[in-house]
Amino acid sequence: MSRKAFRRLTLDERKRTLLEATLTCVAQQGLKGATVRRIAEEAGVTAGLLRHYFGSKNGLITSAYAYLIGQLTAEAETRARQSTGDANDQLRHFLIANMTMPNLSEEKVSLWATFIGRVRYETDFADIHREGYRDYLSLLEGLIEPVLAAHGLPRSAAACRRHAIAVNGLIDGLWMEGSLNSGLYSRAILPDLVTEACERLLELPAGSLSGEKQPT
Amino acid sequence: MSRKAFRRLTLDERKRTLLEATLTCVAQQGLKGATVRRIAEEAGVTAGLLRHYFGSKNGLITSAYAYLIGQLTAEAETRARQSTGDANDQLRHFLIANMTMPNLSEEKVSLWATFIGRVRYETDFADIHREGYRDYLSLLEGLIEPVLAAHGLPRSAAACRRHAIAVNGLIDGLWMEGSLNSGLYSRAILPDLVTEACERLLELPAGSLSGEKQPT
DNA sequence: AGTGTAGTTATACATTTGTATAAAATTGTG
DNA sequence: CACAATTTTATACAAATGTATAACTACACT
Repeated sequence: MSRKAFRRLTLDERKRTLLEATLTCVAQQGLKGATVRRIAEEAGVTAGLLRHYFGSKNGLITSAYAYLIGQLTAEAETRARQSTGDANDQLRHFLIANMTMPNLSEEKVSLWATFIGRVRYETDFADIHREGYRDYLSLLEGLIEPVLAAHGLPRSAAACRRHAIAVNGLIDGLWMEGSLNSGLYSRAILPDLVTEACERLLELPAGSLSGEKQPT
Repeated sequence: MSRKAFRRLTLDERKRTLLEATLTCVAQQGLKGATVRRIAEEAGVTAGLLRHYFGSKNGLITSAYAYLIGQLTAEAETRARQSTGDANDQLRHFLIANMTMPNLSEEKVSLWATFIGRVRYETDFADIHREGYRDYLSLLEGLIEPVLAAHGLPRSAAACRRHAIAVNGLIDGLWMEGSLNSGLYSRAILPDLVTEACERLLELPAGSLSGEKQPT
């Protein structure tokens, strides 16, 4: 009996492989199904490697959570910045990024919820959550402020913050229910729904965000 | 060595005891910490009873999820109906019920998130989620419609539905982030924030929901 | 008070899990 | 091509977990 043949990977490659295998497993069967053995199998390695790279299973899971949050925020931020348009356009793309794939996915929301469930009683998770939320809120605030400016609306720091909190709530809630997709409505309505709702939250003229700025 | 003394309870009493012990355990350490032994200890019984009443651990966890959702919706509905005021007042109380204790609690959100994480891959959980979401949405729709009517706003079935989806998203998102309370802002701002945001979402005159209708 | 019933306890058991450690194989370097 | 470094595998092990089942006991009813 010979040993299993293997290939060495760089530290970053290997870590990413393991993190993605972890997320795959958690998404499929929750934390309960994410055993070191199953994750290792998913990654095509043996169980010992997980400890080698992440110290313990907990270390791996924690890193996977941070990895996921990073992905979600980066995707939304990238889509906003990719937009070459004005402030309205950037905010619109940010909103839509959260209401379409890849962010709007049952898998992503399941992962996110599973991890959120641990924020309360595990310090590591609480730290990652707090930091991720803070980053996301700042990002959103930074997108909202120039939109208010463009429409000549009040834009004190306090006002921007309140708006960001509300809009973030709207995004989170729609993202969640939309991703889980209870079948009560089609996901396809979400991009328009969120932009229109955001216009009203910020008291922008109708069509500022949802208008036909990008004809077919 | 004598056996442990015990008291017989009615079926409903015992079930409720076990369900609440389950939620307590899940809230404290997540599903991982909610072992049959720990739950039994929390409930002051021995492990065998759980299977006796719920068939299996999975049956118990599933029932606990349904129990939680029922609690959350019932609390909000009760607070809305308790309000003796007009339609605006009822909607306001509904909103506020979700932004104050007992619904706005880290424990409740943690439980909810933990369970939501299983909706994707477990049929039982998906069913409970879908049904709970549908009920909640109908409830909200039923509160929104008369408010729109009172203000002479369009209130087609489609419009009410869209508004309910958006407002529900807002509530869910704020409820979550507010309960987890990252320390970025005080929970105390949420009742006003949600009512004002809802006014704008529904395009009501400012103060319709948040106004000083109930002087000290 | 006696008696049956089913609510409740107590114990056993196979399986799974995370961790630890030693052995082996891959790869870059001289 | 040999050697060293360290990535990766393979095996062992104690602890914990869900389930199954038999024994006991509280309580209602006669």
